[in-house]
Amino acid sequence: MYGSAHGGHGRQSNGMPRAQSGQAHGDEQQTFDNYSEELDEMHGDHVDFDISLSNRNISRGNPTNDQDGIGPKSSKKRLQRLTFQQNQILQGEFSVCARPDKYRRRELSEITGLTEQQVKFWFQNKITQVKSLHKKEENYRLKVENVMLSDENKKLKEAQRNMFCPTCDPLPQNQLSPDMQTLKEQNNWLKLEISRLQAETLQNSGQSFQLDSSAENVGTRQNDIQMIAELTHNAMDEFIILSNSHGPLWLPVPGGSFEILNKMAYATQFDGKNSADITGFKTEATRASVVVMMGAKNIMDYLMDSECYASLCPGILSSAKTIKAYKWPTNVGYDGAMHLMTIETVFPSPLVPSRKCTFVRSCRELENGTTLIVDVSLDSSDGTFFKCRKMPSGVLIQPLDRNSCKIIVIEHVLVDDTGVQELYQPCLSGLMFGARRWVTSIARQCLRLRDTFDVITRNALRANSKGRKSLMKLADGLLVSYNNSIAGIPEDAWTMVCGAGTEQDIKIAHRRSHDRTNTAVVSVSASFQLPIPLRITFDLLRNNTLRAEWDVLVKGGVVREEACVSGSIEADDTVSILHVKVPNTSKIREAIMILQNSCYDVSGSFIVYSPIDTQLMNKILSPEDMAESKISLYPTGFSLLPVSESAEGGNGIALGEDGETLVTVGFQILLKLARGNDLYPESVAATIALMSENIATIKKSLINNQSHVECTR
DNA sequence: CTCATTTAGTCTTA
DNA sequence: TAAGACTAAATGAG
Repeated sequence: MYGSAHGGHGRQSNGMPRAQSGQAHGDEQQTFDNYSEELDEMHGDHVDFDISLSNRNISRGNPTNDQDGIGPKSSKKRLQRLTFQQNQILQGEFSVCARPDKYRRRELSEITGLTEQQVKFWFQNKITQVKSLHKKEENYRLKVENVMLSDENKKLKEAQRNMFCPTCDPLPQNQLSPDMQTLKEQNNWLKLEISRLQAETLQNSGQSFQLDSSAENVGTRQNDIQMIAELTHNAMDEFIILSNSHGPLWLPVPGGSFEILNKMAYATQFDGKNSADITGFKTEATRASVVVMMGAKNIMDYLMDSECYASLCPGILSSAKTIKAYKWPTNVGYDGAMHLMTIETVFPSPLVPSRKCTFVRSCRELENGTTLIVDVSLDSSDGTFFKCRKMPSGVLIQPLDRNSCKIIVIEHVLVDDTGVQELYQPCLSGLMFGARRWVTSIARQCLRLRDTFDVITRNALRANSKGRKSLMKLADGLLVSYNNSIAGIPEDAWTMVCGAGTEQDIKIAHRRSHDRTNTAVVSVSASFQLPIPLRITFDLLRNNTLRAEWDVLVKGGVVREEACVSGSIEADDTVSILHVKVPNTSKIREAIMILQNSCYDVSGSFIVYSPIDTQLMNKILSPEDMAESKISLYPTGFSLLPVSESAEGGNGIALGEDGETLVTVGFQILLKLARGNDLYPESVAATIALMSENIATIKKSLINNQSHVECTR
């Protein structure tokens, strides 16, 4: 790739191109525009670029050490910063091979114009750098694990203390605690039953609650509120039991880092409550937990405000609204708050319909500082008003220290998922809309909101924290917009053109463009299964070298990562800016940048991106532009779900490391509108062709390169 | 040669 | 502007 740039001379060997340092610094402040110029130069005369490079640098002059090529025993240690190109080339080699031999190093020194020694140093330093990054990451991981364990330890100790008094109760060792546990749970359940019965009598005695309570007198409203309070109270109790239970109520999913409700155990324990017998409804119940580096109060604020709530989970929620607040939070805290909310959850696949759900969200603070946020759908008199009902679900927030806490999410819903493609059925049992997905989303946003990322800037991209924030916002907006255009399409906004909902079917929907007349924004999406594990698929799609093979935006060009903002070094969760340079195209400076937001998790991974032109990007990153103009992007992306290899395999949830992947591709284009609100049939046909072609290319490219990435990783 | 450790110039940030 | 992070470059042990 880069090797071809080198002509045939490289005799300069030692010392000669030492001249670059001063210039490299001067450039640090440059914008992307400047960089593209630099690149132009580089590719422009690719025959002798190394000469031109050194010439250029020399001609710009370097006052300090032009002439003392080799023997700098001078007082100051010369420290030559490598130029961007040099770094690029070395970096490129490093990704292929971390330890090039002598001969390869010589080649590299010729290509880059660096000394062989410098090349050697570079690789040496790079290796140690990578090592220390890994160490750092491991440290962080251990720290979190430590926090979790000590927390659990504390809890167990407490439980032990409460369970029996060793002086008056010299009981045989292990016999006791499980008994106590069950007794306790039974006790709880009885309490719960009492309040349920109370609620029932209340309900029977009077009015049943109506969602659109348009004209009710004060008395009714009082009763309603009382009834809702009862309901949420019960839900709280159930939630507490479910979240605390280490017993048989939850079955861990091996490697999936979440648990599935044991329906049998649940039925026995909550016998009266189990309303899963509503025909046509399926139960989905999962639990997952995580430690996040954010204060409990802060998280509460996000969860209790519907707008913030939506922004906390941009990949799941397409909308969240508070319809009504029965009880406002006091200024002391959220304890006792009670809101009627409605949300729509989506998974970005054309084959998965979105879910709308209405429920009461209430909040309670326990004595030990733990906060509960519990959601439960109201019983409707006629049984079904939505396809999705929340059984007692919610979030438990347990503060660990000033700015970290442990959260446990339980998502327990009854859902009517008729009409969901068979392909997805296995994923429905807790992945696509399960607790694990909520948890990762919350953790991710917490990390991002704290603005303590490792910002790996491959060049002198200057984005201060304000710019970074707006970048993050934009990246999340991208995800939301992607999700909404592909799933959760409100029928009134989009017109479906085709897509009956079968595998390999391409779905097309369109809506009128806001900014342009006679133009439609067309959303095209399709899903297919790929015989590659989730983890590898994800890595392949993010591989910048491979990208030229399948991405229309790149098409034979070179992709370079300008900046990468991520929560961890391993970068499973990143927002990055890519720069595309297409060599030898017309002189028009195609300064395309790609903003990309990606995240890996077993419960669903995504890679969403959109081209942005350079000027706009600079505007976003420069904070003085307070206009905060709403930028409309048309995102392209992939959403990935794991599929277990053996479909029959019992519970068969794949864990990402093996098995296969369900890929959904989606993109948006602008098309001319025909008369009225329709698209031209030709353009529809062309779009379908384009999509099928795309899919074929992607499949081919990924499958061909599968092994390659597997061994380099 | 590799690896850990040190040195010192440069950049970032508060 | 000083502390701390980064990163070329150097050195010495095994």
